[in-house]
Amino acid sequence: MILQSLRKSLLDKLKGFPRIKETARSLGILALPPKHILADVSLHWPLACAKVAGVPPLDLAHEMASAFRSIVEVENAHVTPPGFVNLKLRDSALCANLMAITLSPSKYGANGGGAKRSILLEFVSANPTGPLHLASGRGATLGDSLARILRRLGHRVHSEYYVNDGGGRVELLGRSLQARWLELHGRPSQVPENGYHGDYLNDLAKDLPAAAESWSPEEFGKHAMGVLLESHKKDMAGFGVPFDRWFHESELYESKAVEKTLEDLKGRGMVYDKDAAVWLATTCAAGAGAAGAAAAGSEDDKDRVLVKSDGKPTYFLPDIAYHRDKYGRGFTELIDILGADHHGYVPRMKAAVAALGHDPATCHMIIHQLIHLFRGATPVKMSKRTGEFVTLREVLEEVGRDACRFFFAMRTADSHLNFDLELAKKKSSENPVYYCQYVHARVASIYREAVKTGLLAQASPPHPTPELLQEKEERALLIKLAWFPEVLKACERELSPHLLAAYLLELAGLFHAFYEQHRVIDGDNARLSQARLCLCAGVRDVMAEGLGLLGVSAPQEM
RNA sequence: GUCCCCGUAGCUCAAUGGACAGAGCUCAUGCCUUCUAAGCAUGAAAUCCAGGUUCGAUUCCUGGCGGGGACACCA
Repeated sequence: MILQSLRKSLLDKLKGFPRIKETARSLGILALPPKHILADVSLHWPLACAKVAGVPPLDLAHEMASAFRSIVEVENAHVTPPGFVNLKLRDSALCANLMAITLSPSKYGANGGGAKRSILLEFVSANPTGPLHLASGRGATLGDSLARILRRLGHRVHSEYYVNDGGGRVELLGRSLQARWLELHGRPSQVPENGYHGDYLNDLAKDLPAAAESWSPEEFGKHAMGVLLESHKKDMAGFGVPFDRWFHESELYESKAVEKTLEDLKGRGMVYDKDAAVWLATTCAAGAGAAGAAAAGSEDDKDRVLVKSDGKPTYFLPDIAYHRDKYGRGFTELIDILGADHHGYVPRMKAAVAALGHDPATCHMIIHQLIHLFRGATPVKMSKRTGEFVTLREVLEEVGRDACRFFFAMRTADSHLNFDLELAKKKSSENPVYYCQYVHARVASIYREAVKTGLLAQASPPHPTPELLQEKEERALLIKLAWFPEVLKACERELSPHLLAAYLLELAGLFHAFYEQHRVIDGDNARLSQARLCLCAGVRDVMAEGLGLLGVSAPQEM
């Protein structure tokens, strides 16, 4: 955690600089220097602060640099025009950091003193009306990796999958299945036009018991949902994505939470009647009779129906009840991970959260963009109506969990990603996950060799002599390892695991370069060998921890 | 028509408002009698257009152009 203590020391030194502290929002940000600069940590603080301080950036840089030189971790601080301060860290500090990693890898990067957040993270939440498709894999990857990272940073994170098992879907699904079942038994029937047309219903129909003869459409629907929900659970387990709870919409009806939510909103004056329906005032210019207006910054473009004119609630009311329930359980922040087709849902739900009296800023909505599927250069058309789509399970079976998760984790949620089935199936070096895993396997191999040659007694850890690590490839690795906790914090700030994936690739590149250049096990130099084994252990541990946070395995051999 | 996302190397993607824009794949040329060549080294190759804010813009703002998606008393 060398960079954390360095940051603290740097900021302490700035106390002697009037008018800077509160003005520069960049203060505290440490950066990697560009390639042509020989330094470990780069600061652009003087550039950012020069104006408010009323001092030319270069002068300010010199002042800061001289103040920073007395910091214990800092070997040297030099100024580069137009106003950067570049720090070189002491080898002893980097080595101490390495020792800390190998001593307890699982604690490295954990947030010691920071404020703890209490977060309910909801993701995937696909309707149990069909198999999970590939896009759900993206939401699952983002959500699960984020949960793991936030937990490691010390936050309380509870993960949930919301199951839409209420509303009119059950019966529609039931009528669709019933039609398939009748067809199967030679009786003419037609799947409803707006029903579910996928082949999976044929498979379901084949397995129905004889008693289905007397089933109502709703019974068909409940049966189908039960089977499909089990398949979702199986897929998520196979993808390495556990949930703390599968929250059923039906629970909200059973506990009367839906009614209570409506009463709550009515009591707050956020609801009005129009055209025989009940509406929620989600706009600032609230409709007739609504006393309250949604909080600023959370308004929708139109009001939304909560209870239809036929007396049945829309999907929206139980959704609000669900979010109310989350807050009611004591979580102070909600994160929802949603597909791109739900972007219109964001202002609506934020307005609802505000209508319930919560700060909409505590409800984070992450929208991930669609996946475009290809077979080679040919786009794969996916249509819900015809039921033609690629399932998550299909891709998992062909590509494997590790490659699939790493591939999804590498992208920001905002990117529209192209997924080439042909390429993903190749399982060759074209997939970057192997590049990272290979590091882990290589270190494991080195350790096997070290034991075999007697350099390392099986039971005893390597004797640490890391001050011998003076080669530039070694130093680069020490620095890279020091950045791991910073990367995790960046993932928290961005609510995205993709920075971690990028970091692991960079770490892997540095290790492979080191490996080619320097032999770890040298019979003529036991002390250096021990030191390098220690470095390898640090790389192995951080790689294993990082891959673990992404839900990717770290193999002993490949 | 309104709203959301994207536009960076031949391809797939990175880059908290900072320095000479990074990877991987592809292509070219080298490197295995020594800890795994799923690797390394060297080279070729990019910010859609036009304005604006800024000491500084791939990043922020406005307007184009191009691509994808959403706009129900469906969920």
